[in-house]
Amino acid sequence: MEKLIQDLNEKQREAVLFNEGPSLIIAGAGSGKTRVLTYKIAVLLKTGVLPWTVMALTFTNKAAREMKERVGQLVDPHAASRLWMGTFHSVFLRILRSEAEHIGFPVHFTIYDTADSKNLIKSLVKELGLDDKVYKSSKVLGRISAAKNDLITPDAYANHPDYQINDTRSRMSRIKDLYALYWRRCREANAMDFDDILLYTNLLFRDHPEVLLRYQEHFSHILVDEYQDTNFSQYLIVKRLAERHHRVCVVGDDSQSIYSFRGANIDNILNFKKHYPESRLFKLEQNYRSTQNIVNLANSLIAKNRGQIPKQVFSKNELGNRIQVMTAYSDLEEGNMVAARIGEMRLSTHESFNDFAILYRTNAQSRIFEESLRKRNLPYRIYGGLSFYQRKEIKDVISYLRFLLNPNDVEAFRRIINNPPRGIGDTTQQKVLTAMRDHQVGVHQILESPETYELPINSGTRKKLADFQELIESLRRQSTEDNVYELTKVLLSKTGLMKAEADQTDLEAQSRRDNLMELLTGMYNFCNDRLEQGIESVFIADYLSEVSLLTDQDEEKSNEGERVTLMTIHASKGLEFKHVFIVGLEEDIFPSGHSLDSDKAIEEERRLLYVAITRAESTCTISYAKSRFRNGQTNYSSPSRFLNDLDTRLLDVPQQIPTASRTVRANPVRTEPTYSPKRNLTRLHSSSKPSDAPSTSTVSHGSNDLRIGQSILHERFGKGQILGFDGSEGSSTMTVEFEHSGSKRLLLKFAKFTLLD
DNA sequence: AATCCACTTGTTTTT
DNA sequence: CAAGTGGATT
Repeated sequence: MEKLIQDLNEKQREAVLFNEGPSLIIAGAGSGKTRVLTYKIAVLLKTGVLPWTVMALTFTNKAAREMKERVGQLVDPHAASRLWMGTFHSVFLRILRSEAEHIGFPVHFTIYDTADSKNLIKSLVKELGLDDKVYKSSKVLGRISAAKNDLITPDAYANHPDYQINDTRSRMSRIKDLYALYWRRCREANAMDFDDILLYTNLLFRDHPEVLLRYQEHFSHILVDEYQDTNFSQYLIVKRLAERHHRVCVVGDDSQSIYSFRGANIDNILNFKKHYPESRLFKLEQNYRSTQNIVNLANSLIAKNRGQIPKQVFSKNELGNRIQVMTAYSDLEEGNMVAARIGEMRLSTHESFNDFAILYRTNAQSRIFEESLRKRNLPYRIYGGLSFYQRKEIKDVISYLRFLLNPNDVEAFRRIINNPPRGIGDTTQQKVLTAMRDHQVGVHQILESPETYELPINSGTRKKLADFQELIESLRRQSTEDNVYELTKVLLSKTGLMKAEADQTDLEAQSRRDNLMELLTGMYNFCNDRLEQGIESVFIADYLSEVSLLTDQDEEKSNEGERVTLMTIHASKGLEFKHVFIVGLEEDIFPSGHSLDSDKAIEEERRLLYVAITRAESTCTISYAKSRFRNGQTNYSSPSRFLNDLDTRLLDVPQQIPTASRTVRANPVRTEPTYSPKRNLTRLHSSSKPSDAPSTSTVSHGSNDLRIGQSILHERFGKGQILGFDGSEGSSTMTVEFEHSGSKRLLLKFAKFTLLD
């Protein structure tokens, strides 16, 4: 115990040792937050607190896993494994399953993921005869989600003037009906969405005091990580659970609250003292990660925000370099400058590529850096994009499993009923769904006896439905005997899912097959892990309840050599790199165009930049471009307002704009003013008339004349020869025969190519 | 049911 | 431009 805490500085130690009442630990960036949490848990366990009475809530599964690991190393792995440690969702899902009867759900209710929710909403919009251009599923789901995070049920929603006014103002006054219907359909399908997990936990605790009491007494200590990103629903769960013993410790940094767009409420952390008046406040202000210059730069930025918990983050590390600001003419040049810089730094320092990260505001910015790195043969890894479990082929398999376990899971049913194609089209599906609603029964009842519900179908269709039903039944029988791994192998062959992929030869089908194999491998490992814990049979339920809350973020590593990291700033939270490049510091990108009309949103963008800067240990480089190709056209961009927030004494801004090698597009927006500025102007205003009528043998393009038979080099398709021209006014095209990609028609005003002769 | 074409859209993302 | 969608076509 003594030995344990001597690894900590004084502030950390105080925070770790106080466990008698509520406490808020403000952990500045790089101040050893995770360390404090793990040591706190370790100390609790060492002082005899039973591990299963400690609840530790994190934001990602990965964070939970890592923390468990570290606690295990500090004390005893077995004890660590018995902690209630996990995300809000996984911990309370576990509780909800064991209390399912109290909220009127069967034990094996389904978790609808965002795609399921959106699909359901799409069909509801249609059902109510609403315009899907107005009632976009993502918008509607967003509203419903926000309501749920504020614990507003459909009834309350319809009666709440704020929501009604808001919906009316945005011309979506029927959201209340959609919400009510969505709620009902989820219940009928025995399904919960992500927000429901928290909402029903609150309802459970609200309506069943005896249950709440049981958990209040069970959990002696509650710890919450990343408290600045909790929402109201989460706040209230913690509040209720801690009501008896008051031993709640939350850790966070209000300067790093960046998830308000999905309901996080920074006020939870700002008002902690109000919520828990007897609470103690600890501040971890020494940053161990970054140089003084980086910390001070971040401080100068965040000082521009209002309403923060006062703190003085400082570093005793070396002063370090000043922060370099790079100005590029274009987005392409920005890519080249960053790639070149990484190449140089790597050569002079011999550091690993793993030490470099390029952080951007939006995923769309990644492409250019990808290309510039590839051009220089610098290895990189991009994070983000579709998660493994959201890929179509994977979701299909999971949907089968879901339907086997929960025969009322309508969204899973809709996914699998005609996949692979078995001749049960939209019409039949609609009939089944209608009958289901008319008779108030589950999907499976209709399938079991279509006659009973007078399905208006012919004998052919009836046969197809019966075959499907039989397939499901046989798999369902098997699912009670075999473990998921064995079951899924059978499932893949019996359903024909594997065959459907095997029949195709293209690259994408190959990758789908690989993914399916990877899924099987994952299941195999899952079963094996359980076996090692002495659990012999691993059924669908065990697997699904784990997987339904898993995301790519949790997978990590795949240590295939060292690589430069490319990711969004959001994804970089909690990570650190020796050298960080923050790119695209331009108005309308960073801050994002969607935040320009609100001070609160701008402040969140500023916090986002704060997070980005504080990822850096040794050097931090900021860049922006003066023009950028976006949404099909090139636009001028102006430097981000945040550049003015930064302490200029810490910045290294080059006097003259550097002239690194520049890639020129076929339709350059800005070239050296030495040649033909007139052309650039006409291009820019894109009102230039195509000087030739269709089907001529030459066409002017920029300053160049294109002619039939000419060789070009296209950015993507490579070398090719022009076969002819077509189209007119603003949409002239040319047909090009490429050496490797066959013949293509390219829109002249967009095509990126250079002339070869 | 599959393919093609016209058309829209274009944050951040965990669970 | 690129990805995704919805409708029409075959």
